[in-house]
Amino acid sequence: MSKQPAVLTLTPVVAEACCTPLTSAAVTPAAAEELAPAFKALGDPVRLRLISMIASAEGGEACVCDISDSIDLSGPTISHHLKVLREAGLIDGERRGTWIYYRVLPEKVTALSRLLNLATG
Amino acid sequence: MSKQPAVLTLTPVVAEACCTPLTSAAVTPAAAEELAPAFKALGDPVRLRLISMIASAEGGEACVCDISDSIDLSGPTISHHLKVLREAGLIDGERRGTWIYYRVLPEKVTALSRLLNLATG
DNA sequence: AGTCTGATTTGACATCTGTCAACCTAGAGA
DNA sequence: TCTCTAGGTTGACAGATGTCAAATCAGACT
Repeated sequence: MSKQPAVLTLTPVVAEACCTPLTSAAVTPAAAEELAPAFKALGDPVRLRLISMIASAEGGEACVCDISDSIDLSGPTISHHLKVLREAGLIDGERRGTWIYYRVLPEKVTALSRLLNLATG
Repeated sequence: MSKQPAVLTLTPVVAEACCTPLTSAAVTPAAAEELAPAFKALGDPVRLRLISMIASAEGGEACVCDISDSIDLSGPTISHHLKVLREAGLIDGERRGTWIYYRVLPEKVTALSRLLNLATG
């Protein structure tokens, strides 16, 4: 698709193009490809609650057993959502004895936050 | 699901549960339901580039014609992604003459950013 | 060994999503 | 009016996603 509303049709200078060239791509395609999955992982109400519960839990970590108690979904479903968050680099899990504890990985979260602040100016 | 790692077996009080009750739900189910769609909208590389281009454009707004030039996708597809961002409350479009200009709605973006900062502590 | 419990994996299903071709709508201009 | 262009809408399709039941895995305890 072109712009330039027929520059030079009969009139010499038909004024400006419709907008700026957008050359200053703040987010490169590569960066978008890397960060979008993390936003996508947060794009589910259940996962948003999960990461919130983990972050706000005492000691910054929570075990699956209590998460399961607080969310009315089947075990496999919760496990699936935790996996999505894990593969997005947002949380990490560690087994200690009988239970598995999850905690938030702040690096990825702050990376997302920085990108949002960039969009607000 | 119960906890109680059998600390002090044979003793009457079986000591602590496996973790904290998670009563301090930082993000309510209702809030999660409201904000998740916005994260979901950002969870696509194309849309991440779109909102970045709009935010970084001169004057904080960009018309579709230049966006189309910068992204190698069909017109309908770009229109679809802009609609998703619009319905998520992240951007807004306004027609001025021939072209339609989009700009970022900072309220929603900052709301997301606040939630992320909450997760990092 | 055997068993019990916490958590993940697998398989299946309905629903949702990204993409494009074809068509439609809204202004601008002659 | 008629035409041209910028965008959006519709319809269709392959692929991804959320959910659960059933099976499996990993420790702890006997």
